[in-house]
Formats: sequence, structure tokens, C-alpha cells
Amino acid sequence: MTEDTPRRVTRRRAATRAKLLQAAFEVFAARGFGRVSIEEVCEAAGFSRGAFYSNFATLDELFFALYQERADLIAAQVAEALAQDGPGLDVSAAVARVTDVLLLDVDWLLVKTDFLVHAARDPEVARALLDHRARLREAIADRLLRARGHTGLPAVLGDAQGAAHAVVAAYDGVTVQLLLDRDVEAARAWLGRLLTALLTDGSRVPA
Amino acid sequence: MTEDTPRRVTRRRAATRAKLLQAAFEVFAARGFGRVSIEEVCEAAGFSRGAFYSNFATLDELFFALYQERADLIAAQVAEALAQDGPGLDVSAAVARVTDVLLLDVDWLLVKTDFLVHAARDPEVARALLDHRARLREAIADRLLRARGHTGLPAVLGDAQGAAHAVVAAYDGVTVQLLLDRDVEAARAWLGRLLTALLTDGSRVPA
DNA sequence: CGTATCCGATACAGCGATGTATCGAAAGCC
DNA sequence: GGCTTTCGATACATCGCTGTATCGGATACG
Repeated sequence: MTEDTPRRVTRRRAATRAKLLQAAFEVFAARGFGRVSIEEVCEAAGFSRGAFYSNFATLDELFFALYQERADLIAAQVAEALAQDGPGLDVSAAVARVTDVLLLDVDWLLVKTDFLVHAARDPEVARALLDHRARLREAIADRLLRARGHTGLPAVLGDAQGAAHAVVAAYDGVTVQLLLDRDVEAARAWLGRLLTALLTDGSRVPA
Repeated sequence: MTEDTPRRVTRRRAATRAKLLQAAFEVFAARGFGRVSIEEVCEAAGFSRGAFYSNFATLDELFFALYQERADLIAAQVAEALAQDGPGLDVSAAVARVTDVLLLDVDWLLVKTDFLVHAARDPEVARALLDHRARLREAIADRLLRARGHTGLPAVLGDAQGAAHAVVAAYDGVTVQLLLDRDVEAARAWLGRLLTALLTDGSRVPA
């Protein structure tokens, strides 16, 4: 769909594209996608608008590329954090590591929420975001299945897929509060409590 | 802060202001705050820009007024739904009613999320939103305290305040998914399951 | 090292939105 | 009902951003 002519050269192009994406991330995080102009991104990247139009057709397209790039990166980090320990350990360790990855960068959360708002009004973009979320749930569900024997089995949420759904919902919910109060530590603590409440039997109180 | 001169007349003014707010709600829901111009709102309301500038100084100000109005309305509905039954009944009924109120109108969720994104970058607006959320949590916590004796006591989340915090997080988390898949029924079902999982002891499985 | 191709800077035309200043008309007040 | 005050429509000046077309310099390739 985007490959009409097989490009002959590349090198500068990749670098400027990367710089544009990086600059867009910064500007989007600081001012919000809705308030950012193409010129603003170009200026932050140290380029003129010619560079932009040579690499992207519209600001939406750049935003999409930016999200995809960063989201894939985060997904890889989460997968790594989930796979890090053996199949035997308790979920709490994995929860702690994943929490660290997911709530590390408030700027990313800002941009991600902008993207959510954007996707909510564009079915095609929404589909991409839903796919990404489905993959994330899949990874979580796999991890939960591996640990099911060793910890209190989830709850009334159904199977591992359902529990993964709940985990994502808790993450999203905590994110909202974090965006408002900017208290990363509190958010981490809350997410931890929510996840243990959701994933472990309510009767057992962790230290 | 907004009352510098004690206005002498009002009547038309109130009506046009209300029409502007209503039109803004529709346009914001359809296209997103970030993509809406003042002119667009005025056109949708059937007014010229003069009417707008006579009532608001900026689009941000209108957005703030719009949010405050609608949020107060929702808050009242939630409070009513919470107070509807006697102090004895199970939480599940109250949960169902509140869920109905909170997930009724997708357009409102769209606008509310736009407002979140907006507030996340403006400390003053963020404070207003945080205040509103705090009031909501308070109402929920009160209701939970009243029902505590009759249902399985919450969980590892701490006191009623903590449980209320968890309820709001679950609501926010479900909202995110709803904005993407637009499946209101699924969202209601999920919120119900999440809330029962969070608020009741995990050992008891509801029918 | 020469050449063909590509990339990004510059210039330009044009649009749409903003904010203000002014004016006619509606609404309150007596 | 006349008078005054207010409200919203109209007109205007302006600005910023967009998108395109063109051109010079950089880059790959033989």
C-alpha cells in the first residue's frame, strides 16, 4: 500500500526519518497531538518542511508510524520482562517487573493516550491499536498460564484470557490517574495492589 | 475570577450559551477537541462567531465549562444511583445501576477522554479533574461503607477509600477498551465482572 | 571520479481560522 | 411604549499553516 516504487537509495533518509519521529515524540508529549503543527515538528527536528513531505504524507501518518515504532518496542520489553524468570516463580515478581516497564515513561503515556483519542475516531487506526492490545494480552495470558499452578488461581474472571483482560484494564485505569497527578511511584504501588487483588485469591493477604 | 462586571441582563444569553455548549459537545464527540475550530462550533450551533466571543474567551474555556456542566450532571446521577436502595442491599445491584449510568453514553466518554488528554498538560485543568474524581471516589467510598457489613469485605485494597480508588480505576480501564471497540454491552459486562472481583471476596463465585 | 538519482531546502500561492471593531436589533426596565 | 443596555451579526485585517513546485547539493553506483 505504501510501496509503489522500489526506492533506490536510502541512508540520509533513514536518519532524517528517525530524527523526525524523535522530534515528533517530544513535541507531541509536550503539547499534545492536537496542538502540534507539521512545522513545529520540523523545527524541533532541525529540518524544513520539505523533509517532512518527503517522508510522510500527513501528520496522522507520522503519528501512526511513531506509535507503531514505540509500541513494538514496549511490547518487546514487556515480553522480555515476562519471560525473564523460570516457569515456577510467583506472579508478584513478574508483576513488579512489568509494572516497571509499563509505567516508566510518562511522556510515552501521554503520547499513547493521545493516540487512543485519535484511534477512537478512526476505525482503521482503532483496529491497529486493538491488535496491539490483543498481542499484549496474549503475552500476559501465556505467562499467567505458566504460573497458574504455583499461585492462587485467578478469580471469578474466567480463564487466563479473561485475567489478562483484567490486567490490561487495571493498567489503563492506573494510567489515567497517573496522567493527572504525575505521581509515578503511587501509580506503581497502585498497579501492584490492583494486580495482586485481581490475580490472587482475595483471601490471602500478601506481606 | 470570571465575574468582573455584574451583568445587568440575561436571557437570550443563557439560551445561546447553552446552545453553544450543546453544539460543542456534539462536534467534540464527532471530531475530537483537537480538530475542532471555533467556527465549527458556531456553525453547528447556528450562530456567528460574534456570539462565541461574547460568551467565551477561548475554546479551552468553553471546553472547561462543557466538562464541568456534564460532569456535575453525571456525578448527580451516580449519587442518585448509589443512594437508591436501602443501606442493607448487596453491592451487586448498586454496581449494576452505576454501571448503567457510567457507560451509557459513548459520546460523553469520548469527550471526557479528550478532556483528560487536555488536562494532562494543564495543571490547573488537571486539578479540576482530580477534584471531580475525588468527589466521585468519596461517594463510592460512602456507599461501600454502608454495605460493608452485608457483603464480603473488599479485599487487600485497604479501606473503603482504597476500594473506591480501585473502582474508579476499573471504570477507567474498561472505558479505554470501550472507546476502541465501541461495544457497550461487553464493556458493561466487563465492568461488572471486574467490580465484583475487586469488591467481593474472591472465594465466593456469584451466579 | 563521473554521473544519475535522490533528498531536503526554498519560494510561492492560497486557504482557513483568529480576534477585533463596529453596528443594528433584541431585551430588560421604568 | 420609550429609553438604555446588551447581545450577536457582519466586515475586516492578519497570521500561521498547508501543500506544491522547483532547484541545488548530497549520495550511491559503476
